[in-house]
Amino acid sequence: MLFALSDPERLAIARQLVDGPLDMAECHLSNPDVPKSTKSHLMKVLRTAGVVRNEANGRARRLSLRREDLDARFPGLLDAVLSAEEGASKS
Amino acid sequence: MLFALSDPERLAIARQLVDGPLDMAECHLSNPDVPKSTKSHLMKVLRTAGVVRNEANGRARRLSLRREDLDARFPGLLDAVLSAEEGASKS
DNA sequence: TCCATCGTTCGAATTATTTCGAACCTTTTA
DNA sequence: TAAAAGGTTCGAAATAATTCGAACGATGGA
Repeated sequence: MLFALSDPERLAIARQLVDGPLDMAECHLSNPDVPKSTKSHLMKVLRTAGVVRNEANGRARRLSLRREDLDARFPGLLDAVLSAEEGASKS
Repeated sequence: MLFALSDPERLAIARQLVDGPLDMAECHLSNPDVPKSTKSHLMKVLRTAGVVRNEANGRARRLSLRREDLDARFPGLLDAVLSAEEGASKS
């Protein structure tokens, strides 16, 4: 999970899902021109790590944060990560 | 920081430092046979990410968690990470 | 001073992640 | 039923991270 969220792009996706589920097409990457296969792969990493759920929704895909599961397994972690200073990467 | 702690070995090191500083030689890796250069590199990643401090101490090196700095920049994150279920990697 | 101890840094080899296009699948619309 | 929309999966190429040995630096003790 930490690994999945340690990538800025994936973290940004997780942040977008805080306020509720979004269809894949509604999740925006910092660079809007990345191929769909790349975007799909980013989602896969999040999904595999248990951060995100990905259910079919018509011909789209509905993404949602797995809050309950994550809070149960890593109490406080998700909140801390998501609320951390946005542009935090310096040291 | 998330990246630095997303490695089990590095996370384990951080955990060992929760109760106070330790000399490098007192930090134990899961495999005690890894070369010192590898161990040193693990420390470097933690240091670069701002997780750990590394001051000279005689001919040894004293490692310590940078709690205050981390808590200031990422409130709650360190606590959440460190208190997360120990063997947590399944999904 | 000489030498052993404790670590760091460097470079090369191995291994893991990321990225992309192409092929494919399912659902919706014409 | 054909075709478009929205995504996934696969494989190969490019990047990045890890690992290790060898060479180096500083400190402390004989």
